[in-house]
Amino acid sequence: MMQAGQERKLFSLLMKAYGKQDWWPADTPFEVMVGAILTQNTAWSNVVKAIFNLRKNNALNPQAISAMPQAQLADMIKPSGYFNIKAKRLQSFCYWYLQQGSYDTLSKISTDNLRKDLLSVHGIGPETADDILLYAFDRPVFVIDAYTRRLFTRAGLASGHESYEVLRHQVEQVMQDSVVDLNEFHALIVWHAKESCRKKPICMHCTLQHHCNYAQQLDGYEFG
DNA sequence: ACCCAGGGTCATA
DNA sequence: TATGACCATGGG
Repeated sequence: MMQAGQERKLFSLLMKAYGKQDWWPADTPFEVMVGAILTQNTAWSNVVKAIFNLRKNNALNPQAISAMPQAQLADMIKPSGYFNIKAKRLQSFCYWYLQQGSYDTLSKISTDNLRKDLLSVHGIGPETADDILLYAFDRPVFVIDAYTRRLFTRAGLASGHESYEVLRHQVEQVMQDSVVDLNEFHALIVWHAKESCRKKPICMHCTLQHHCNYAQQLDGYEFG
């Protein structure tokens, strides 16, 4: 039987193991937004190359991205994969962003409404919206990704069939809507997954084909 | 040569 | 509601 607030134990365990992560790796809020779209189902190392190309071409701003021919934008972000789709998504997002006014304008919108607005943009789904809300606007939301589902399921914090919203609210409540904690928690989960991945299909609980040995130790230590 | 990465949309049942 | 196809580069 799972106890209430086990998420906090996992959080402190991860924090003890790895320390603060200081996410998101970006210089500006807008760079966070671009990175959130480009990293959809894509390794971050590839996103870095795409962002480098944008910066090199003075195109790391909403004006340049929305004004550029889509084919040219696609060529710049090619290393991040899905470049045709992501070029469309980036431009859709930048049209919306410029139409809203500015960062300051958006920062005055309530979190719930800003989330709805983001989700109305073509190519922005729940996870991308929450990345932007948490890491570009410092809003108290939690990001649910494949790593989180896998770890939570393995650690007994989730059944694996919860909807995105249910899981998100569950963590937000436990963490008492603390922006800094929600920020670190998601960052730690991602780091943990990358750091500990050993690509051996051993774990019975793992829904993917690879397995996280260190996670098993960590889970066993606290939850097993 | 295969697996999969810090997902989302769209069509189908 | 819930699957499946599709998008595409690059590292392990």
